[in-house]
Amino acid sequence: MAATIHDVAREAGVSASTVSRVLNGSAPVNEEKRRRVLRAVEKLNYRPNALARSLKKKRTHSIGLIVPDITNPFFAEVAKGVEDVAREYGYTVILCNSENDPARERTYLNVLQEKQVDGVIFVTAGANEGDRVGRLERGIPVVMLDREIPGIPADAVLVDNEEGAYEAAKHLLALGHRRIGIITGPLLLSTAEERLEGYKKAMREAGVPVKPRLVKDGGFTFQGGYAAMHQLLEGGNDLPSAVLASSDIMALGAMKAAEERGLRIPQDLALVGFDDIMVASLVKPALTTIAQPKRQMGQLAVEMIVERLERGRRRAKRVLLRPKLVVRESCGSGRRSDGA
Amino acid sequence: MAATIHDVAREAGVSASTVSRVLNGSAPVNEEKRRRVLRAVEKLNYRPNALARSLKKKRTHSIGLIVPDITNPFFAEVAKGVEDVAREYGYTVILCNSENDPARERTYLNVLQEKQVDGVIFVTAGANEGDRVGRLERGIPVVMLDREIPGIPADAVLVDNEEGAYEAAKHLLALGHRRIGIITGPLLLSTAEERLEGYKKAMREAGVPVKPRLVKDGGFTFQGGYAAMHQLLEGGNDLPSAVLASSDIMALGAMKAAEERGLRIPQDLALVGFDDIMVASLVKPALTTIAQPKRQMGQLAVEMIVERLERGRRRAKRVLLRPKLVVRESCGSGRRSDGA
DNA sequence: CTGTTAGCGCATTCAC
DNA sequence: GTGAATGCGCTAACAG
Repeated sequence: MAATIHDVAREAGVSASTVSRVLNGSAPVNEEKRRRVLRAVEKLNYRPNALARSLKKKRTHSIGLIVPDITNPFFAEVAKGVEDVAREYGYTVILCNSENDPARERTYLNVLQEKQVDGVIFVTAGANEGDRVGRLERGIPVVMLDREIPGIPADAVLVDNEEGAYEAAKHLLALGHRRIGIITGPLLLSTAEERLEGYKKAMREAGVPVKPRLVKDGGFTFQGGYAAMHQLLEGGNDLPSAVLASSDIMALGAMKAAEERGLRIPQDLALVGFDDIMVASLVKPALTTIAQPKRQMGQLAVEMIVERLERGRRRAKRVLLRPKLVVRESCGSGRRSDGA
Repeated sequence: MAATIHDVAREAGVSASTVSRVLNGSAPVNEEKRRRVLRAVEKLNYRPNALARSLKKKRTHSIGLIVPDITNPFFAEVAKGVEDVAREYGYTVILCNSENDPARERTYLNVLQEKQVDGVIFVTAGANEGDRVGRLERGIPVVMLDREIPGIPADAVLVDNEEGAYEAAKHLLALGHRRIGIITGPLLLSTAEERLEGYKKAMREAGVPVKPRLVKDGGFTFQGGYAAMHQLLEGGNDLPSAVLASSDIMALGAMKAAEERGLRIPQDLALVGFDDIMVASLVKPALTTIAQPKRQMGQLAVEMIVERLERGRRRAKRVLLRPKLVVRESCGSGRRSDGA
C-alpha cells in the first residue's frame, strides 16, 4: 500500500499538518522537524495523493482537450502546443478523440466535468453543443479552438479563415485562373463556411461568377477530397483549371484523384491547400498552402484557461490569428496551359 | 456551486446513501424513492464528483500514455488506438509528451503516480528508467510499448523488429542490391538495435559483409535521416545502391537528401522505410516500407492493463506482433504499387 | 511554530 | 430497504 501523509507523520514524529506544511511550504516549520519529515518522505518513498488534494482544494490541475481526430496532423500539432504549455504551468491534459461523433463529444463533455477538470479546450465536430457548452461554461472555463459555436460567450482561439481562403483564391486569380473550383469542409463548421466565404469574396472582387458546380464538399477528409476532386473533374467541359482545397488532407486526396485522371499538377491543374501540415512540403509537387499557427493555437488556448484560473479574468476573449500563404510548387509559375 | 449528493438527497427527501444506491445500482431501492432521486438529479443537474468517488474506491479510471512526440504519425496512430479502447472500457487517457527528454519522462512518471492513474502505457525515450519503472510497476500496471527496458518484468507490446528489418533487407537483396546502407535509430533503443540486427542477419545470410561506413544513426527524426543520407552519399566511390531507413520519417528525410544529390529513386537508389505511416503512400515515389500494426498496438496495451485491473492477471505478458512488408515504388521492384 | 479538528464528496459498512 | 456513521488522504482553520 502506498504511504500516506500520516505514515510520514508517524515516521517523522510530527503531525500530518506539519508534513503538509513542509511539503507545500505553506507555513514555516522548525528546521529540525523539517529535516525529519524530508527524511521520512524519502524513506517511505512517499508521493502525495493528488486526488485527495484536489478534492480538498477544488483544483485538479488537469484540462481536457477534445479533438475530432488526433491522427490528423493538424490536431496533433495543436495537441502538442496544448500539452507543452500545460506542462509548463503544471497541468496535465486529458486527451479526448471525438471521432467527429456528436454523441462521443457529449459523453466526453460530461466525463470531463465529472473528473473536475479545470478547463476544456474544445475543437467541436460541429454538432449543436451550444447549450451543453454554455452550461458547462458557467462552471468551467471553455476555450473553443479552430471552430466556433455561435452565440455562446466562451473564449475562442481562431484563425482568420476568410482571409486565408481569400488570399489563396487571389493567388490563383493572379496566376490567371478563372475557372477555380473549391473543395469545402462540412459547411456546418464555421471554419469551412468562412473559407468558402473568402473564396467567394475573391471571386466577386475579380468579377468572376461563382459556379455552384465548382463547389464541392470534401468533409475535411482525405477520402472526401479525393471524391470531390473526381466530381469536379467529371463532365468533359467546364472543368476547373485550379482548385482550392479547404484543408491539406483534402488537397492530398484531390491530388491523387487528379493523378488518376491523368492530370499533371501544376501544368494541367493548379492546387492550393490549407493548414500547412508537414506532408504538404514533402509531396510532389510540394503543396502551396495557407499556413496556420497550429502549435501557437494550442499554446494560446491553455494560456487563456490559466488566465481565468489564476488571474481571475472574467470577460470572454476571442483571439483571431492570421494565416499565411506559403507558395510552393502546386500552382506553377503562373502560365496556365490552355491546350494541354 | 455544483450540486453534491447531499443536495440531491435533500431535494428527494432521502439519505445520501440511497442516492448513491440508485445512481450506482449497488443495492435495490424502493421504486417510488428511486423516481424521486432521478427527478432530483435531473432538476439539480447533478453530476457525481469523480474525484471523491476515486478517492473512496481507489480507482480513477484513467491511464497515462507517455510518448516521445504526439506529432509523429506513428505515435499519433498508437494514441488513437489507446484512446479508442480506453474509452470503450470507461477509461480516460492522460497524454504525456516526453519530447525525448528523460527528465520530462521522469516527471511524468511521478505525476501519473500522484494522480493515481490505474495504469501507464510507456513508450520510453530510452533513458534508463528501469528502476523507476520497476518501482512504479509494483503499484501500477505498466505496459511498455514499442520499446523495451531490459530486466524489468513489466508487460510489453512489441513488434518483431528484427524480423521486419530482415524482410526489408532481403527484399533489397532479392532485387540484386549488394551495397546496402542502413539508417538506424538511436541504438540505445531496443527497437533501433533490433532493426539493425535484422539487417545484419540478412546480409550475413546473403554472404554480404556489413560495412560500418554504410551504417549511420539517423536518430529517428526527419532531420537525422536527411543528414545520415547525405553522409552515406558522401565520398565518390563506395556508395550504396540501396538504403534501409529504420523509420518512415527518416526515409522521408533521406529522400530529400537523395533528391538534392540528384539521385533518382528508385532508378539510382532504392529506399525502404519502416512503420508505414500515411505519408508513405502519398510521397512520390510511394515508399516501400515495413508496416506496423500501430492502432492495434495501442489497443492491446490498454487491454493488457484492463486484464490486470479487472481480471486480476498477475504474470507479466509480452506480445510480439508481426510487421509486414508493403511493396510500393521506392525500390523499383517493378510490381504495382499498393495503397494499403 | 504546531497539533487538533473539521471537512472536501462520495461509497460502504453496520444497525435497524 | 434505508439512514447514520465512518473514512478515503489531504489541507485549512483554529487554538495554543
